Amino acid sequence: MPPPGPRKRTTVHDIAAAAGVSRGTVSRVLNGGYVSVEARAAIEAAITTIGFVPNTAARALKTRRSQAVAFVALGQHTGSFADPNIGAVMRAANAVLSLADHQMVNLVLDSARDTERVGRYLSGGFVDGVIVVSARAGDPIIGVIRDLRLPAAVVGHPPDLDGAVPFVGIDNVGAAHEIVSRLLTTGRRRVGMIAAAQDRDSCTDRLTGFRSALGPAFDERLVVRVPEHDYRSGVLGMRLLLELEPAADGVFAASDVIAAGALEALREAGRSVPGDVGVVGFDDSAWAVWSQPRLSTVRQPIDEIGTVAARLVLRQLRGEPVDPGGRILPTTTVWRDSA
Amino acid sequence: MPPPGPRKRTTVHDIAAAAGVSRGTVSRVLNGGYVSVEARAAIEAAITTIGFVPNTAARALKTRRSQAVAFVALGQHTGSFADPNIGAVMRAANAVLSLADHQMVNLVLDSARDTERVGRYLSGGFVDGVIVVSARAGDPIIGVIRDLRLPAAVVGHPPDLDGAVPFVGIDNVGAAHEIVSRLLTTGRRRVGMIAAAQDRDSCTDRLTGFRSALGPAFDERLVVRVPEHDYRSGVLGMRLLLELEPAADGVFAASDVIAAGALEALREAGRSVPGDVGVVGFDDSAWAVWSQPRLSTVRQPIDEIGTVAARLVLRQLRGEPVDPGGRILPTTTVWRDSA
DNA sequence: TTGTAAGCGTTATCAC
DNA sequence: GTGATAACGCTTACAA
Repeated sequence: MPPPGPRKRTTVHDIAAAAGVSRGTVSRVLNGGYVSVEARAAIEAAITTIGFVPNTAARALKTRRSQAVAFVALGQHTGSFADPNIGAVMRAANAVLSLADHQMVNLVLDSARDTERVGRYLSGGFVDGVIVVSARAGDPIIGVIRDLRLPAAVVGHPPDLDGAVPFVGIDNVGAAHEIVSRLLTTGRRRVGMIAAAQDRDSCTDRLTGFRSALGPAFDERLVVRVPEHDYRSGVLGMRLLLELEPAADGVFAASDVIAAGALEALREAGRSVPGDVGVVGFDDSAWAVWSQPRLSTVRQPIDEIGTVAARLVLRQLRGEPVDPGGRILPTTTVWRDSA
Repeated sequence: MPPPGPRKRTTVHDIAAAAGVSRGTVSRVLNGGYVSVEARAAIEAAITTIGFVPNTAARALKTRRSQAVAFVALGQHTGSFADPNIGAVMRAANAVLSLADHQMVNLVLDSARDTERVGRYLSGGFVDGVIVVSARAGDPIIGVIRDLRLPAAVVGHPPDLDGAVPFVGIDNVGAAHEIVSRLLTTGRRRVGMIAAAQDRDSCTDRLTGFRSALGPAFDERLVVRVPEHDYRSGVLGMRLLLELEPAADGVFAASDVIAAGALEALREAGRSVPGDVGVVGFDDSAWAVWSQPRLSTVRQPIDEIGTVAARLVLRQLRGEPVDPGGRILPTTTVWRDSA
């Protein structure tokens, strides 16, 4: 058992000495350049004998490439990373980055202190690019990225991006419009909405789509606002809606988890779904198929969103030009049993 | 609007030139050493005029300190980061690290390719330490950490740690034993268990506690195994258990989410809870209070686990000695309505 | 093919 | 107090 304390790191220098060659040659076998068979053999022998772990940080300093991309999920102290949508985007992005041999590093942003430190981290040369998820209007991190000219991609589209950063997302307005219209074709007369997390552009957009689908029938009083996307909020939101309008016969929930909660509240209230009340959700998450009845909802191409975001960053890293505008990916309305 | 392409970075060198001082002096104002008021003024003026973002990667190379700590959540392609427990540990750890001005970086480990790359990343000087969550026995990443002598802390306690890395966790055996014993005092005769994710030590330990609580009454056939900790698995597990033993009057679910699914299956089957069947869970997560009836369960000090893990790493970074053994944190049995 | 040497951007150790 | 100067560990022209 070797003695405690930080063991001296073996460097390219040491390997060179042990193999009787120059540091340059060692570096060449590490990266792949012209090198004789005997030199390569000697170096590889030295490496296995005395051990060697390259210092990628030093390499990054020299090459100005860290081969790392940050994935920043904004969202105040609540579970940003716990959000299944974000988790899925993350995994899809990682898959793409991984194939390109880039390390994805997730940064959590809980406090103002975090924001500042993450800003320094992003500008400090530890990452080559960044993917930002669920930013809100005016998020300072966007400013940092823009000033730094850091290759970036934003998931969603906070209104103040003004063409500086490419983004990828879905047409929340259109998707909401479509599913609510479809709900209306089932003959519903008094349709409400449970809206959540109004500080996110995605949710205000869904409200906009809801309003446009209803047209003149839109009634502001049937829009219930809840703070979070969670089951509990769905239950409470639906209870409130039933109190405001006992005759409600349709509900658009801002997400599936909210819709699942709404189903619970409807069950409590003794209303049948879809008999008395038609319910539609958003996301086509696991909730949609677990719920009883299964939810009619909007499917987001969540994997593709992550994939596209990652590709957008990689493309910039390769120096290829990217259109600074947005990629709007298509959604599909999935009709099941809840409406 | 400045021209496209990577703008030249301004360095300490540039600032020194602009302020008419040496680089050493600039470095001193950046880090806090003796420097005259006029020099400091000139430098700060230069910084605000021509702009300057320090390259922390270069600093890391020189100081051998990156001020970053990795948080690695193992767990094959499933939602590791989406697991609410892990998310909570992560946030608690981040809070502690943040206060110590360290950047926490989360690394996802989905594939073999990821494992190798993360190993390189950890050894490359990008992080000073690492927190590992939910490792399984024989996870190669543990070997990497040990060989590297990287300051580390493990959450949970994979059996092959052999005192090389400090860990923090709970007494899963004891906690399971206690809650199952309590369940038995309500007069249950045929008690089963829905066990999940058997490749994690935490879950095999819960099974061990279950077995010891039942003693001679333990019946291997009443242990149903499901692959994941999710609602669906709970539903399926309970259905299976009822099929195997229609007379079952008690269930220990390996986690609250499983228990919630079990409640659903019991409802389907027309069994009352806790009347016909007593149900207990584990974690005291949000599921426990949302469920109907609310779950009796085991509360893990999840925040403290994250806090302790972070402190363990920070202490090593400060060069203070840490006992390589484990910290076993106390759990509490929370008795509610489901049993 | 290989060695030499010049950095990458920073901090630390000296004298002055 | 401050300015040279030498690293940190690596890559990469350029020569040889």
